[in-house]
Amino acid sequence: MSTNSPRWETEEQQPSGADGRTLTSRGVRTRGAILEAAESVFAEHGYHDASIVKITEAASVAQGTFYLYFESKQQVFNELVRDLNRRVRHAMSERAAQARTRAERERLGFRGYFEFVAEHPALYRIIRQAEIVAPDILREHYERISKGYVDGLRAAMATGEIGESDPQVLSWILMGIGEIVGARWVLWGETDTVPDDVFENVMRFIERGLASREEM
Amino acid sequence: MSTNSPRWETEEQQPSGADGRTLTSRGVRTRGAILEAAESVFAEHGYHDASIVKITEAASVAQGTFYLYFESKQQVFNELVRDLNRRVRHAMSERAAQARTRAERERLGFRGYFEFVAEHPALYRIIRQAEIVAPDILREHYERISKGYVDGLRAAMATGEIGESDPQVLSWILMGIGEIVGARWVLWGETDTVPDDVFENVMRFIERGLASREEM
Amino acid sequence: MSTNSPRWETEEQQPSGADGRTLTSRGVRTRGAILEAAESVFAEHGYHDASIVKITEAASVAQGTFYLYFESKQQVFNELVRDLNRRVRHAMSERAAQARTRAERERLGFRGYFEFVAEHPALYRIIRQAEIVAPDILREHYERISKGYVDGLRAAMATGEIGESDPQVLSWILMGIGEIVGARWVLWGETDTVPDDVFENVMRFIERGLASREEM
Amino acid sequence: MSTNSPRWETEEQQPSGADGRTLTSRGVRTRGAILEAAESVFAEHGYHDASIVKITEAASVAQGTFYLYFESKQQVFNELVRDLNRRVRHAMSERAAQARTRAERERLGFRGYFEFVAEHPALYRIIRQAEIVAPDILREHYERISKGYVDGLRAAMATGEIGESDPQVLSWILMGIGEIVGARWVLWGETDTVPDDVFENVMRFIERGLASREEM
DNA sequence: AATGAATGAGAGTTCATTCAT
DNA sequence: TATGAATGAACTCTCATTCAT
Repeated sequence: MSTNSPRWETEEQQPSGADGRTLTSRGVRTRGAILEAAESVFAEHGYHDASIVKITEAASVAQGTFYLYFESKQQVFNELVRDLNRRVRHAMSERAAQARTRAERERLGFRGYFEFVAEHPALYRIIRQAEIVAPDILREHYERISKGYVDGLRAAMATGEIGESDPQVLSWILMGIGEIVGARWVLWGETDTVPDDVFENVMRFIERGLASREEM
Repeated sequence: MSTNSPRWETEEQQPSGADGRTLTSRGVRTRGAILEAAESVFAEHGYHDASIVKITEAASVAQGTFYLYFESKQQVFNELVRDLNRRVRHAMSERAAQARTRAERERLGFRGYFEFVAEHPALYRIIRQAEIVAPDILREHYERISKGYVDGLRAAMATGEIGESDPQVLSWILMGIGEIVGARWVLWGETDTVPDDVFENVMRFIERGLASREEM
Repeated sequence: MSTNSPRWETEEQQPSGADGRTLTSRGVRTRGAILEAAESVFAEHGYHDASIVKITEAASVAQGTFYLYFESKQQVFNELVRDLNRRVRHAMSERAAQARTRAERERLGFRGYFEFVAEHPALYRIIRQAEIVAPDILREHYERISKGYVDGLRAAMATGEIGESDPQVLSWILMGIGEIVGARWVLWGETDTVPDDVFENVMRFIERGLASREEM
Repeated sequence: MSTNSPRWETEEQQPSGADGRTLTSRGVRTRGAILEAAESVFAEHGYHDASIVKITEAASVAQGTFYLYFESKQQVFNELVRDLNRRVRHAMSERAAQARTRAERERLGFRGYFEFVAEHPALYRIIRQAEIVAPDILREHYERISKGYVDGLRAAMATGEIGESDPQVLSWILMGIGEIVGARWVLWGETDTVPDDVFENVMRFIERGLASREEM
């Protein structure tokens, strides 16, 4: 079984101004500074209390500058969620690519996920606000991660490594587990990563849950 | 094994005015009307777009009246989340109490949960905003539900019905699954409940995941 | 010929809040203060430089109070133009009603018009901005005054007092004359009314212009 | 009586940079492009909504370039009004120059005026904003046209072709008529010129109004 | 001569909260 | 107990203008 093709990976995009124009290098830098500032301000204060003033102050630019690069507060939020989605999928793929077996792959994917959340707690806090602020973008986010799981699960079912089951449902289960465990032990916990024993418990649960009947 | 004691059930509270004074029956009625109005307005518009004007209009009282019963918008939100927590635990307990076996208990608890979400989608949408708006209340919410699971899981481990594992971790896994499946199939789906086949897939996954090694 | 029925007269309206609710006497007073302030601020600074801050400061109320009584800056402007229209027609009708002959009627109508402009120069300056800011309301304004003239002209043609001509065209001519003379001698001039000799020149021109051929 | 000397005609000016420096031919071209763009943008959006961005985009130059040729938005507006004034007087003179009699001269002047408005409705809309935006320039505009009329009227009075009257007052009356008729039938009407019957009605009114007593 | 990124004051508007009645 | 007018700070966003390149 081929285990080294990235499962959640995706394409890149190229930054432009609020009106779609291409940017000079100075512009790219400024845009990046605003995006970074927005990331941390959204994470700290939440969407609504993250004012343009706070964001531009954090980016050390004037208020008006914000609107040279983004159409609105909403748009920069959407972009951040999409960005987060790309990065988290990249983190998972990169880790999973090192796996030698199917089971290892799942483990490494989750590890990658938890590491990402641990490294970008701020950024990850953002997504939990999207339900109200940008529901479409949020579903897009879940769908994309789900798709990465579905592809892997389907392949593993084909080889009999895991039991037959609806891969769609399984993919959402896995996301649900990842999300709440990430929230509980990384975002809210005092630890800066998921403790090993917790991780082992989680993975054991998942492996049993996925197991084919014969294995049981 | 005793299966009929409610696992998630909890205590009630007694309404009072914003300054803690006890209420006349008229006051109790007004307070209730505002709370109800707040529930639907928060659910429809989200915390920030739910203005006091909208709430008081929906409750058919003057703006000032709101502050006779609640200290702030934040406080009424907190109260709603706590209320929601009580109700969802009640729904789960009530269902689970009908179970005859441990496994059935899990199934019925989940059924109860999904039914509650299905019946109060509006209300349930509220909780997903609490992460930022009232993080402490949100964790309290999760901890309470978690505790209900932990008690049951511990008992089941003692009798060997399920494998040994950290019940804390398992409880969060179960919550994570419940939440995302509820969101995906009830809140965002067109169906007004979790479809049977999805439910079966979920429960099979959970039962295997929880199984004791000997069973496998 | 009946000359004592008001030709430009019209109906009154009853003030209400921005959301249509009826007002207490305190509310009526506040609303009036804002309207009055808006009138003078619009007149002095023009629509665009008349900020809500300036208006509310002039009315000695807080900024938010403005929005209790008016939906927007645009709406209060529209209301002022409509109000102006009602008042100017009232002023003309009132004067014209004292006339004993057709010719006197024209004279008195114009007098009334010039007096009104002289007494409310501020208010009258407003209308000249409406072309861009509220074109529909402006046309409504002209149409209503025009109608007042047309009725009178048609009656005078029927009795042969003035020559046959398209009353629509004549009414616009009369408005054009009134407007520019009012602007030139009252708004921009140092005099606070149209000087007698100018008035006589204007009226002579109009009377000849309207005269029936036989008279010539 | 001499009828062929242009009555409203005037002098030209020579374009220069914002700081008064003389321009290269490239500069002259750029300046012209901006002026032209400003004309159409002001006409379409009105003074305040005509942003420098819109103007420079329409002229296909960078924002900064605007300030190489004009000191401010206000200044370019002033220049446009003055330009419009020159052009409308030119149009009237050109037409009037073809007249053989005094009466024809009036008719042709008006025709020229209406044709100009019809051909440049956009441009003419600009002037109606000047009342607030550039009152001095507007009065200058009126004074100059008035002067053209006064000269002609005085000459006609001298020869007895029209009755004795204050030529200043008459000139303003004529402007008032021209302006409102132009607005009503060209700017707001669906027709793209003043209809013949309207024109005839207007001219008949004017001719009677101007007539000397003996003629009547 | 031309660019376009950057500025920052100020715009209209909203809304949680207070308080006189 | 209930009202609703009033507040004013804070919000998002615009735009004339400047200036380093």
